[in-house]
Amino acid sequence: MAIKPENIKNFIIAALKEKGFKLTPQRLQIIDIMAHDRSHPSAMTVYKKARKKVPSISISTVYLTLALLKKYGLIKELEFNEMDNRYDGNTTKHVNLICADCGMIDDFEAELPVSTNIIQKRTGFRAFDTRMEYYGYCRKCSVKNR
Amino acid sequence: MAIKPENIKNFIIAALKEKGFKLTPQRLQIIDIMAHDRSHPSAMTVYKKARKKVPSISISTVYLTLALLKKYGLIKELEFNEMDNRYDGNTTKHVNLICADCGMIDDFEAELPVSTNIIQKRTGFRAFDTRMEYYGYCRKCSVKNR
DNA sequence: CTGCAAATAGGAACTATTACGAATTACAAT
DNA sequence: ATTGTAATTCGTAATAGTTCCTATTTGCAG
Repeated sequence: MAIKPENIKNFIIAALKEKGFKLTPQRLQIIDIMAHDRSHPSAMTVYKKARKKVPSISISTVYLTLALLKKYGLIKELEFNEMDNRYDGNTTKHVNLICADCGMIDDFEAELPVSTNIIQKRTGFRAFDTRMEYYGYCRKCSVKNR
Repeated sequence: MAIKPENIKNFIIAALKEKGFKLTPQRLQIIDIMAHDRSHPSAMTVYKKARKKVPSISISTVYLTLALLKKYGLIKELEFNEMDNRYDGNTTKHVNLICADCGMIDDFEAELPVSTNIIQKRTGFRAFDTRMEYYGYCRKCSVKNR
């Protein structure tokens, strides 16, 4: 049911090209990682992975590129401060299940609790992005946190 | 429909007393602010407000106290990194509407998109906390961000 | 092939939050 | 009331993820 990584990748590349951004090796590599890695990696994780293919890449380029993709809604940024921010290539509607012990983040398909239309009608608030998270313990960590 | 500030305040005070924590003037003041302030204030905002009644209070005490209240589920912490973390005295189920322009955070009563029971049955993930946020523009900022 | 605006690399700067240790204090027991 | 003490507070230093800065490099249109 999930979207194929290649489709995500091509979609992001097409979007950047259409907007006139240059397709540098650094960007292409980061896009490739974000399309394939379903683990909601942090900027540092993306950096370490990218360096294997593009050794000269710097952490600032990673942050810049992730910010660019986020700006155009091509990925999602999950902000935290007890742990690093995490980046999500899955922009379809879903709940993120976040393990408070090991930091694992899983997806769970789900509809929004309230439609953005209803909210706009009742409050005037125009939503362009949503974030749904459940914090708890994954199956593995559930045992040691009884 | 909303819970009365005094009830929230008394509930938090009773919870701390029951657990054997000391009711210092600093803590009482922070609890009072969290119970009455529905604007999801940041630690710095709480600090500035608290200083009017307890001038000697330090920012570290504010952080410590907010962390204590969070630990026992008496308030919620909303983590960000583009802006300061925010603290929410409303621990009932609701969606936070966050304005990307002015930083305002509003509440909107809503049920969870999926019950935590269903998630536990299907994935083994045991949730103990949830976070639902819609990002967009509030009525006021909607105009200038057309 | 050429020119140049856009992008990158590397390191410095920023800042919200946490850590630490000495001084103070709430409160139970006297 | 007074006292003892473990909990709490204050102020500052340390931390670290992220952003900023700028000289250099590069994708790509013409």
